[in-house]
Amino acid sequence: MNAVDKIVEIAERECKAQGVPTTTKRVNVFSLLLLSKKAESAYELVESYQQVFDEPVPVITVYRVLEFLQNNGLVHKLETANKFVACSHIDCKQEHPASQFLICNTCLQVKELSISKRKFDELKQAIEQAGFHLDRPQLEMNCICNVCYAEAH
Amino acid sequence: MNAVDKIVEIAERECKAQGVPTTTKRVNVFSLLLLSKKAESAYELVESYQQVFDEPVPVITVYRVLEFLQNNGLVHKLETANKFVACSHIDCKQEHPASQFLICNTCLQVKELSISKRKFDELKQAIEQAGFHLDRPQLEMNCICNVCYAEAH
DNA sequence: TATATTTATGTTATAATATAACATTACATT
DNA sequence: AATGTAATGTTATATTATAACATAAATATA
Repeated sequence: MNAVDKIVEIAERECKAQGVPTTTKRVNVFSLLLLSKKAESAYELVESYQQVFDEPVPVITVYRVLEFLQNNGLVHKLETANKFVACSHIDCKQEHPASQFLICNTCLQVKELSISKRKFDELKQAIEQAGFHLDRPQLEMNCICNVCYAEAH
Repeated sequence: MNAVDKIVEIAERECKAQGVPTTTKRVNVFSLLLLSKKAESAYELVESYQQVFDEPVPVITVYRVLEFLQNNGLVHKLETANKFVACSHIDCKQEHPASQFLICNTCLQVKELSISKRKFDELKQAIEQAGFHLDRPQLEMNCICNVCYAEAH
């Protein structure tokens, strides 16, 4: 069994345990994101869904599936890019209070780092001091990856 | 002279020193952002431009003006919100290697904090270690401000 | 001052991202 | 099987952003 199937299986088991249904559409969209080496837009997923599963899917369904996957911690939305990535920490036991995403502006490759509890608390405290409450903790850094950097220089 | 006019004057002086022209459109759009208590979309600026200056402006011009203002450090784009805010540090001598924006998801009020040189270097180093190069350093935090938080509870 | 050149702005059209409103289908429970 | 709920589909449209080309304004140079 390959890595993607393994993660899908873990995800399905998790969802089952939580009593939320994993339909074909949900599994398929999730698999597409797991297979992808880069962040994907909803419309790109519509295209690759057609390619890979030889079946059309309306974009509204993709958005709904993505929302479901986000709610269940399987997918993240990169708000600065308006694109989606599979979570990197699904088969991992550690606690992840928040993620830091390094996004390559050029090729859209994404690396998801974990923020330590300590860093997270620090961040949170600074925000509270400024009169705000952290809502959805997620750091997105606009970067260039080594490969694209080398190509550009 | 009010606070907005004072900042506009500083900005105009800066631009003049750099040899870049400050046209009426640029000054007007910038003033709208300075006057606003929240982040504004390009289309919202088109509307308020009409309201305040009694003159239509095409959205493409607003986008071009915003680009100009960003290039000259007068305006920031909040990538997570697709909205724009005036820079908070125009009349301020300190160095600002990067900004951290606290964005209220509810009312779109924004607080721009400075990231210290030390924190910035730390951040940068962690990114380099992960095989990326920081491109446009900007932290955006999805928050709820105290006012909206109180209203919701 | 007239002409050329560059820069800024305008017009029109359209791409890309996202959601609203309502209809239908599939599934679960009794 | 009848009913209710959750998932998905259809259609239309809102929102954000830019492309391609035209015109106007400012600046430079002869």
